[in-house]
Amino acid sequence: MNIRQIAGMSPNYYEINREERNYAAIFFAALSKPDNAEKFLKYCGVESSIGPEFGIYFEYAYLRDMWNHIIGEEPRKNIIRNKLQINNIEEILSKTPIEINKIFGVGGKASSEFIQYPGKWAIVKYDRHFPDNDDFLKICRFKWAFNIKPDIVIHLDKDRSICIEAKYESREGSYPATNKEKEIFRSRGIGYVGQMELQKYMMEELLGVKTDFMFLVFKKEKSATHKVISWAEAFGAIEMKDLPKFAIEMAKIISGEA
DNA sequence: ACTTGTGGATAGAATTGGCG
DNA sequence: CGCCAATTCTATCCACAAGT
Repeated sequence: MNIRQIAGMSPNYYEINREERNYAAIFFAALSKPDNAEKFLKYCGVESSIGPEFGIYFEYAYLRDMWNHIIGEEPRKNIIRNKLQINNIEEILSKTPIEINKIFGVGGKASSEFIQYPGKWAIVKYDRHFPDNDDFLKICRFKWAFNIKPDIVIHLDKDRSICIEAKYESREGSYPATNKEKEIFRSRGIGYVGQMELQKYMMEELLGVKTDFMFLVFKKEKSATHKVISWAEAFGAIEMKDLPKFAIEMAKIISGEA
């Protein structure tokens, strides 16, 4: 007997699925059908039209992947120099790669060859190097921005996008994450930073993409940075009839119709 | 190519805290 | 006191860099 036989149940997965990313993927698939992106944008009150660089992306990690494509240390230094405006940044960047890596504290061994990915900088290690709270927080926000991945980003063109953060049962996340990091924030008297605030910082300040932010949830709640819409509204605004049954059923379930 | 060490992301359960 | 939201704790999985 397998577990389904023992339990006496064998539902289709769409009937019991409670994976947040799976619902976001269904919405992504639906948005990719003809005219649906336009319909959704209209519902959201976005007036800009779709340009030649249009694209819809799932688990959008542009900043991470662009960093990966950069060749050479000077472009990396220029990014840090211009976007991480802390005291003594010039002095830090004049050092060798391994010294820079040790200041920002990377996990594992510091590379002597190249400046390591800011997303891997370690709070507990660079804490002691930056006593000034403003500098410390700037580095944290910069580092976190490289790690966050909005669920769905619709690029209307290269400089204009819609960022969608989807939630099923969980709520908006915040940073820092670990106990040690939280203790550092507490002892410094700095408040935590919200996931959606970081998305805004990442899209607009770092990437320079003018962005509207949507928070896709079951029950509506307030947000300072994002427009909040329910799953029912989102699926209701687009055409689902061209999608297969499992997708239509999942959309109904999360919209509260099933 | 594989192993090791470090750290990050995330979910769900447990606990804590604010408020009527 | 009970309710609900926020926070903390724990477990799991995964990415990355270095060393062999």
